[in-house]
Amino acid sequence: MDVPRNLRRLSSRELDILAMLWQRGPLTLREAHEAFEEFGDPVGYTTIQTRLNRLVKKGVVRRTDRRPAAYEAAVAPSEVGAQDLDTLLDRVTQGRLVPLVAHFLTQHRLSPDEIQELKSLIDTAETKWKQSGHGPSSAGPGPSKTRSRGPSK
Amino acid sequence: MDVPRNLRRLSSRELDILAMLWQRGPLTLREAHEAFEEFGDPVGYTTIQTRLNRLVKKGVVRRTDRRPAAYEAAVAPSEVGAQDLDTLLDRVTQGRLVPLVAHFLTQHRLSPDEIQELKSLIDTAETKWKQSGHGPSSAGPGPSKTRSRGPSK
DNA sequence: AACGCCTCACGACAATCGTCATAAAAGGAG
DNA sequence: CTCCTTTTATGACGATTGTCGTGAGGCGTT
Repeated sequence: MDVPRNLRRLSSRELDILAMLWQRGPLTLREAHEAFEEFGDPVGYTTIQTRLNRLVKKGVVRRTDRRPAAYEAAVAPSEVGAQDLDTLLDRVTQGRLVPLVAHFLTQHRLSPDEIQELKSLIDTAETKWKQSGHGPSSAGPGPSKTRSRGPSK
Repeated sequence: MDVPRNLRRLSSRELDILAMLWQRGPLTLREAHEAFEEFGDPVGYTTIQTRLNRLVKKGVVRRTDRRPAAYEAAVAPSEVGAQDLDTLLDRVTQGRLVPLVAHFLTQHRLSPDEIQELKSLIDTAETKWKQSGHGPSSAGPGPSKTRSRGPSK
């Protein structure tokens, strides 16, 4: 992977485009422009072009040589998103997961499938915890600081 | 709350400051400058001043009249953060919670307390689901689209 | 070759961001 | 009141964002 080690900051609008590429896969400029109509605020053709170009310049999107060039995401959501998510989590909930989940649940509904997955995810985490040599101290006092220090940058 | 209805976009650096105010509470400019030393990348005094001022102008931070004026967050983390979090969730995981939690767990560890809270949160969600007149369709095919359309803007 | 129609490269532009330096204003020590 | 320190207000300046308009470059038709 020759993706920029520390990927530069992506702006909100640029992220909109990238998100679309993640979902729709490779698109030509024209396709991207049309697809974006029903994906974000419609915007001029060349505007999409510029955003796409800047994204390419930043190395997070790749462009083919084919004539009607196709643009394709060069980084996975987890590479960009995870980092941003961490940053935001850090800043907003001081790195704690619970408040986020709680918030999420006030706005969305989980499908039975998701509930299942979540449960098993948690069970796994719990098991791991016990294994790694800790006695299950029922009620620890401190509100569990998972904070990692430093607003990422 | 007379907070700007649709709060303007806050930049990353501005958010750093706001995050600090959420944690440390009201601070004078000087205090903020010092506190920021161990909170983010140290930066010039007037830089903090400018960030703080712009934050005030945007209405997300309030400044007292007292002589050494104190700056204080005027919006709750949930007001700013939740929205950003939603946007990011939407873009990166297509609005699904599970991938986020999974990712989180690869990097952090949950305390027993958190595990408990999480479990009860999920149980509640599960209960709610059943109540609202749905028969638990064990294995739905579609990967639960919770998407809300439109990258928030 | 000549003519159009796409596709793409450039460059323009205002707004915002990120960092500061400096000047003006307020307070307090003598 | 006068001088020194702390607090504020302004203004600068380059970089980035967000949106486009134009104009050059290819290519399929006639």
